[in-house]
Amino acid sequence: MFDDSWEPPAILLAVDLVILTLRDSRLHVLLIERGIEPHRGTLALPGGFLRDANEDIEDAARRELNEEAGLADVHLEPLNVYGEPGRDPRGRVVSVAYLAITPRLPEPVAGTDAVRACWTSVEDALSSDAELAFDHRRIVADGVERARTKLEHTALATAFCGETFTISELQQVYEAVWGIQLDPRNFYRKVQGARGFIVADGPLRRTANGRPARLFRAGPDQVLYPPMVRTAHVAPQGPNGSAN
Amino acid sequence: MFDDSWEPPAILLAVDLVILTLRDSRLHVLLIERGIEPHRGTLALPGGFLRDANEDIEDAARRELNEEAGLADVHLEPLNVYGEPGRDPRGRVVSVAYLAITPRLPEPVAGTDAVRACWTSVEDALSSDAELAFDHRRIVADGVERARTKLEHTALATAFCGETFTISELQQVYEAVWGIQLDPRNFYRKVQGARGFIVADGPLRRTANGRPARLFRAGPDQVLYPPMVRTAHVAPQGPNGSAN
DNA sequence: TAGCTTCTTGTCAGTTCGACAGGAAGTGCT
DNA sequence: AGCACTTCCTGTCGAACTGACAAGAAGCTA
Repeated sequence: MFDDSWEPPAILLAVDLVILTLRDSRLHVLLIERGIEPHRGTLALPGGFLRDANEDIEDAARRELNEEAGLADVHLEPLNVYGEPGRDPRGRVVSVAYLAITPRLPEPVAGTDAVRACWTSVEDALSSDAELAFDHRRIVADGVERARTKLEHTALATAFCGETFTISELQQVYEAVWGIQLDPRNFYRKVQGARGFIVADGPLRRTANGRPARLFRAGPDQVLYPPMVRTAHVAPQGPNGSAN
Repeated sequence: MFDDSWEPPAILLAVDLVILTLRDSRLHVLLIERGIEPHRGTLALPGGFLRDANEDIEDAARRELNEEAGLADVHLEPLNVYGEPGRDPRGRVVSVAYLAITPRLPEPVAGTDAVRACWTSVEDALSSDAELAFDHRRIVADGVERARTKLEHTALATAFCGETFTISELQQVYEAVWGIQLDPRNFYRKVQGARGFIVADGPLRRTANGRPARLFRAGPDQVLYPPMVRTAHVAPQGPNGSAN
């Protein structure tokens, strides 16, 4: 495999976080303004290096989640690895990106360590005039794409909601992440028909305007059957190429 | 983020390959018998360290694919990262696992560098009495699970076939990976109904026994619509808990 | 009580799905 | 050739599901 004199190269390991949430019925990602030099002043994903050689990678991700965003107990899953040789001027940095999903939060993220943390709509973050540090633009795009497809066949949507939620709140998640509009009546049927997706949570109620809605909580199953198929069902506005 | 005197820890980066193929109508994974010390003599996934600090991770994966399995031009996609602190006695080794899919090959893999490379049925590799080095058992399980779910909504199945294939060959892929049996007539309808999945490749023919089959090749689309939903449709043998 | 809002239950026609029958097109044997 | 056998492929039928839409239920405000 390799001769005895050869030593494998050492690299630096970082974690980056794509933290998604819903604000104002639109999908947002948390970005911070970098306070240190490579790309100082530009927007980037929260993240950082492994603290020491014994820290577990997912633990590091949760630590950064807490330090930089003040978050705990959120859905967290590995997204991908980004290790292209030239991506970081400090050396060979390999970054493990995680996807985190959180319910809508009280406000602009408290207790953060970073210079400035702000929720940015995904649309803005990915628009061509926004500048993101390193290859973070691609990481954001990958994270959003992951969320989009996982919504179809897993119960990931519930991670965007609080512990209990109404069906129309859940519908807003699908509409925001997919960028389309759905019929509330058919959505009801579908969501309730997927076994183990959501379970009723007491006949409680809520909201202030119309008829009170029933509350649900996440069900036991993660994989949805039948899946929530996303038919090209474009919103009221103009043509919107149903690209692959 | 961190004070100036602090230095991020260096780690060793490896790649591991879960190479799947179909042999004898069953899903197989390529394992090698380790020739060097940590876990010498036990079965493990092909893989190795990054060659130098400038090698791209995916390039390293393709290099190992070639060196250890004699393969090139196969489907290759990132699977996950495995970096738990105690997983390798040599130090802090973080391994990037890739999932590779290849059509059935001429024979037991030629030109390999490893002591012994052998195709093992996934069933055997994951059975409790098989011993795999490091955390490779879990990596194999993750790879198989990834293949199973990607078969549902992507054209991944075509990666198991040669450049051209018949519909029943494609069906065998689904049956082997999912471990269930499907009705050929309904499978036809479904596969042909998924736009962009497969396209006819001349009215050619093949096989030696029954009526010649039409040949197809992979179509332009990777995402399947409608998806190939996997209904619990158990094979002729006994009860088989439809677990999640 | 009327009017507004939002939630929830239905209905209906078109489509898809799973189970199954039967014809089409090769090979090999007598 | 004729027949048995194999595999491929096209159809059919009732059940289940889907998307479009109507109408009732249940709260608030005026």
